Amino acid sequence: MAEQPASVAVSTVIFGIQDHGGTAKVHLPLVRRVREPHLGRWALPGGPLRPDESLRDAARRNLADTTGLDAAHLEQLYTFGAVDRGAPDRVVSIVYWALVRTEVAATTRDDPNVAWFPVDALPPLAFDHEEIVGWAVRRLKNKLGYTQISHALLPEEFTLGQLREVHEAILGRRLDPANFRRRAEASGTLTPTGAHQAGARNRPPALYRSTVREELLT
Amino acid sequence: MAEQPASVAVSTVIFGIQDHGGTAKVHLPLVRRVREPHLGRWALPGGPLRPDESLRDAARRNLADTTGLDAAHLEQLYTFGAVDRGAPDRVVSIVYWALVRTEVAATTRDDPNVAWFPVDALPPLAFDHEEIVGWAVRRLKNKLGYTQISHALLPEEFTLGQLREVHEAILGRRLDPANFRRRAEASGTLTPTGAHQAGARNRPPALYRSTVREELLT
DNA sequence: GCAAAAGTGTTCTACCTACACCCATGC
DNA sequence: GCATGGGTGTAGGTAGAACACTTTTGC
Repeated sequence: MAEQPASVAVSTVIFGIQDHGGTAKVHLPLVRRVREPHLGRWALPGGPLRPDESLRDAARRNLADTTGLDAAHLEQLYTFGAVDRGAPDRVVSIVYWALVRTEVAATTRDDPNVAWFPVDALPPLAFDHEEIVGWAVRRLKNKLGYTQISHALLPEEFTLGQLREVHEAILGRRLDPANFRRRAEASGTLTPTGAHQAGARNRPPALYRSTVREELLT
Repeated sequence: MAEQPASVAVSTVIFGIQDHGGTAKVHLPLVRRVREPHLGRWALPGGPLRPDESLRDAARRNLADTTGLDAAHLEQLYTFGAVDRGAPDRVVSIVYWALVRTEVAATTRDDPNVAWFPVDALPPLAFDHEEIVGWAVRRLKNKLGYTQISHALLPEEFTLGQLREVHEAILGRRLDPANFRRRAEASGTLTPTGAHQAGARNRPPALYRSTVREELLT
């Protein structure tokens, strides 16, 4: 291994749905920096690439390390490598983005230096991480339109209302429930479990299970 | 700069249209390796990232270095960083893809270690470059559907017939000329120059100029 | 005239949008 | 009963696919 002009890091933008005053909102976990530069600022989970791990494994690792979570979807986003990205040495960051299920997101382990923020109200971030989050959000919105990626943000079983709420949270606008239902059913990726979710003061909605295979979400 | 577990390289998949037995075909330039490993094999143009250049500049540079060409479109493709990619040391490759205009592609400078090949008849490639070309081709096909990226493969002025040939070459199937014309015109990114291309033994087609701005092709 | 590609018109279908309306539950 | 979301039906608009047909050139 020779002396290099740049070091390699892997960071991950993690999305999860959380309740925020009665409505579902897209959130992401950030890590407070405990070292210079940008000490005390919030940053994306990440760190140097290890010699024996693939890029994807590195992303999964810093996801697990910082949040204790497992990803329902994990995919490379983009590589950021401008000459000056705010660190003293040159760093090339391969950024991944991940989706975690709400049931899982609720189990994040307690760490004062890790916190979830709504994407539309982030604190100032370290380095160029605001730009990176912007890319990730755009990608998420796009992919929502031509894949069933949204299923990865929900528990194993969910109602079409919940699925629609996820879409509304990501797109930032209300969707017609009737049309949304038809599109979802027509995708052929949902199986009704037969069960219904009781408890609410309305007609109990049917529960569905996703049959999308992760490999087909490219 | 510290000792690193991986070195950083930038490679570029360059696409151009060339005539191949009367019909337009997608071609790409390869470089014959003059060093081990994979000595003598064909490979994508690429090389180590320099400390003072951005990733994009590196891609543009190895495009110019190997072919003398200028890109009409240049965009990051993907980053390949598996632990063993066929080189003795670990290399993380940030791969770009580029489109060059046919008029420009014709001026490639003479170098016995550089040659253009049709994408559907490539020689065996070094490292994991076959997989990389596969990614690039898929991206090209996809982007054809929702952007005006194909304009970047043609000269400044072109006929709708030529544009259609480019699409047919990329998609590998014939397209209905009538429907293609309507779609192209409806895109609002073509201005007729007023001139027509004479010489063929048919009705002389109108010449168009693209008004797409490179920034909008994301 | 004939071949060949340019260019126009028409029809069919699929899908999306908007919106009216009924259904089943908790209170 | 009434409010609330679940779920169905239906009509209009738009875009693409298929294909018939006219136009303009070179030979």
